[in-house]
Amino acid sequence: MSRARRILIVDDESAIREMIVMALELAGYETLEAGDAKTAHAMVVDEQPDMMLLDWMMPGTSGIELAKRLRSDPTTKDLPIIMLTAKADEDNKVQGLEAGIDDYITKPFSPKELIARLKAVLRRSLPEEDEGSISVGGIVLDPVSHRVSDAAGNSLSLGPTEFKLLHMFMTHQDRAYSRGQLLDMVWGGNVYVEERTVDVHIRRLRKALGPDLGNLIQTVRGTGYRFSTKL
Amino acid sequence: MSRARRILIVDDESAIREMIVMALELAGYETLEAGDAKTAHAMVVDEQPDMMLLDWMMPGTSGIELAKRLRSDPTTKDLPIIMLTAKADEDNKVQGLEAGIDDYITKPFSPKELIARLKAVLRRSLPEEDEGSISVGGIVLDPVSHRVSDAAGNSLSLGPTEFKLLHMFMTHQDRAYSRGQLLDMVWGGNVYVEERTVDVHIRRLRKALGPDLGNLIQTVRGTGYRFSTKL
DNA sequence: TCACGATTGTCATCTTTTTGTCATGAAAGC
DNA sequence: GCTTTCATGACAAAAAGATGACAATCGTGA
Repeated sequence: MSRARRILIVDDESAIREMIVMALELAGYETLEAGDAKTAHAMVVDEQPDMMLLDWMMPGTSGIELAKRLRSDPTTKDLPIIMLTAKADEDNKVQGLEAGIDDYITKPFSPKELIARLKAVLRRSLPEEDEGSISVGGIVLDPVSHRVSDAAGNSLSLGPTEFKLLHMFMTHQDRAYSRGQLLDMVWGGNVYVEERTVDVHIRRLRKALGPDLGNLIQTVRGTGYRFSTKL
Repeated sequence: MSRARRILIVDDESAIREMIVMALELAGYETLEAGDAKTAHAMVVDEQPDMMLLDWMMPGTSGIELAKRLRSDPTTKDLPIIMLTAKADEDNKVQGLEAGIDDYITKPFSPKELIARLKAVLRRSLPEEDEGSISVGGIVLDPVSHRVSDAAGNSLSLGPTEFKLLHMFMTHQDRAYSRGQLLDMVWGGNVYVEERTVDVHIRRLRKALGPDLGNLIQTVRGTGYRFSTKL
């Protein structure tokens, strides 16, 4: 196992922090706490946590403001952030997207949900640490440069979603996933998208890969899809 | 596909229940209804639904109270619960955390959102059969990649039903099953299918396995079929 | 800020598989 | 030699995917 992840919890209400701390430590994470944006910022720099749970509404510098600042600094811009919002608010969501928030959790939330999303976000962001490009069955995907090319070196062009989908597949080979699972893993847990939409993206990905490489993405009837070099 | 999930809807307002029932049945779920906590509790025990949609505010025993009770009983503690709340309330939040609710939906909500969350919760809570691959008498079946191959590694192609049938057989060897039992175990208990249909699928499975491996599936005259390496 | 091309999520439609039933031909039991 | 019980091949309906088209968004650069 890898070392325990350190999570920074930023909320002005200490009661809420306590609650979250308890839940996270129970789940095997290490925690850090900050009651205001300034302290939080300092902690991010000093302690370099693996991710941050950030309350939206805080006295002084708001959560969204802090997020923007962190994003603008190259040193801290890759820190995954999950926002804690009091309610699903469209405007905030838009702002959050602009600030590059990784996920939202609407209060009230259950510890289970929190852990689940946290894991999902960490899973999606950690791969950035292993800079090495992945190469499978004639496809070379480089997470760092965000490029994909075939064995001959020809660069392939795919949209953001297709890239994420392929990346997910290449790091989870020989395993059948349902459309729902793919939505969770690629789209993220808080978006409500039609399951059939997955089909369309699979098609786009296959198309982009070409008739040859496209075969690596296999349809598993009645179940979903699978990425494999076999067969 | 797997059998339909049974959802228990608990709300004191029958109008709301009707609405939810309609939405869920349209989405292919089976529904159960209860108008109060007591009835709901009995239903959970008797009918063993796959998940529960629980209204927060109810006369008598409140939803949150019911949730706590269910959580405290080992028999029912794993039942996924989605809370229906009229609004995000601070006190409720704390209580909800303690009760280990799986998700919340704030009224009013769209059927689409309801279905999406429901699916997500079911997906996360249902025991994913992530067993290792099973290997018997020269057949290798891997539930994870959803593949079947022979001893030489040649992958065999079978349809969803044949896959499930074989999986069932490989995990229950040396035992004769009647057509009715097979229908229950593979097709699911609530579908009306002619018993003779089993014969056809047995034949398809034997055919897919080839003349050699096909012998593992033996006919037990007057009774049904059996999977065995012996004889 | 506006316009234009790229990206996305949905649909409606077209294909391909899979399924459930039959009718009929073999086997087995008596 | 009959009667049951299975095995098979053929089909048509149903289900699950693959595709092409489209409108709504997003992102970017002018």
